[in-house]
Amino acid sequence: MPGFTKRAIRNSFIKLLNERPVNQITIRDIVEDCGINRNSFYYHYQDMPSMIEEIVLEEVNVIIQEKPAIDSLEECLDVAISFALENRRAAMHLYNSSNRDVFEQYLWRVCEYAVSTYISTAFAEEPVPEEDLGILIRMYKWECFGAVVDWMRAGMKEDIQAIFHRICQLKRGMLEEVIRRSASGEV
Amino acid sequence: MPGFTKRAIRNSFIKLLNERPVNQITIRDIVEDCGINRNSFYYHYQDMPSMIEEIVLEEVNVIIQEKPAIDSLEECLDVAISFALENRRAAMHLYNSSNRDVFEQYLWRVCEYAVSTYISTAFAEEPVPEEDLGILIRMYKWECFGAVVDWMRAGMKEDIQAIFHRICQLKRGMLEEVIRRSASGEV
DNA sequence: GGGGAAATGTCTATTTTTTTGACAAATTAC
DNA sequence: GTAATTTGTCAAAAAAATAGACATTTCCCC
Repeated sequence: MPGFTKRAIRNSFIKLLNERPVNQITIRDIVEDCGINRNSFYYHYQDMPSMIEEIVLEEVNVIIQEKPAIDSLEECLDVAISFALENRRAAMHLYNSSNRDVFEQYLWRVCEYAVSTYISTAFAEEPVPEEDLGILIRMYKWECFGAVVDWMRAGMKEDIQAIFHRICQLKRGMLEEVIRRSASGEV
Repeated sequence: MPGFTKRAIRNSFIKLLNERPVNQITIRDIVEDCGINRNSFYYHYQDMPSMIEEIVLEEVNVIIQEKPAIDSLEECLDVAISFALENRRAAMHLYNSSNRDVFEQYLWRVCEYAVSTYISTAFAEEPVPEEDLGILIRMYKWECFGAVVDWMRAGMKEDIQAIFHRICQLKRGMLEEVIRRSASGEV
């Protein structure tokens, strides 16, 4: 069962990605960094691009497993951005490369998961119509995703946590409005 | 070349040793913690006791590789105690078990290495007679070793760093005395 | 733009490592 | 004192890692 070697490759890659851009990292570099045979790389991954895709998208599962429940709006955004926050440089190097699409794919999935999980549990007790729930989820997903993309585009210089906090305050007001309206039977 | 599985066993053991005493850790616990087959344990280690011995004494080599040169008295003591400081609970659990001898064996080797390295480089330029050097090394080894053992026996509650600092101050005075005497030709 | 070095992708064969499942003996718990 | 757990050992099979070679591509430098 041990995927130790594969994990070592993963760690080495992320480590190197924190040091320099993707196009300056060779398979040799990775293999030498974790002290394995070059062929062992090809045993686990097809090539560099598919390794990147697998590693990045795998992150979604890791995050989901670690966060089976999401209790607050803040957590939604925190979850969406956790990888980027932990590996700032790596995220930046990924985003500013030909792998941007993979990164956004990852981000999108995390946002989707986080928002759906949060909304469906948060409104489990509330008498909110199905259609409104769907609309809420769609809105949230885009807002989460967009907030992070904006932040990446701006070079991750802004205080993303502060922005999150403000977003959450605004959203809370909206939520209460939704509940209030559905409770009073308005359409 | 990857010793990933063996390393995983090592990490799991130290992790568990930080949680509870040795006699409450089974091979099963270790194997399950790092998600490998039980037989893989026996592939790498004979049994629990010899695993402990190997892991603990291996630490000496790790320390030596990380510290090829030792530049100060403080460093001697720091090196001697580095493992215990990083894994306080584990060290305590080891010391208060039937594996105390292994722990002391480890400690002794580290002290021996640290002191010898330090003394031989520190006095490379000084005109100190060979015999004095040998005596100094022997004295230091015991003082290093003893300081740590005393600390362990007292439950690691004292501020070991402060004690080290004081020891180093005292020793520095002695060193100057040795150099002064040998320089003036006294016996 | 050409030549050389380095990196890639692919292969086959071999070795090492890990797993599976089973067993008797020892230990622990109740 | 017996039942359950853990231990140590084994042989066979599967999986993972290494070695070495090769053609191809990419990259760099002149």
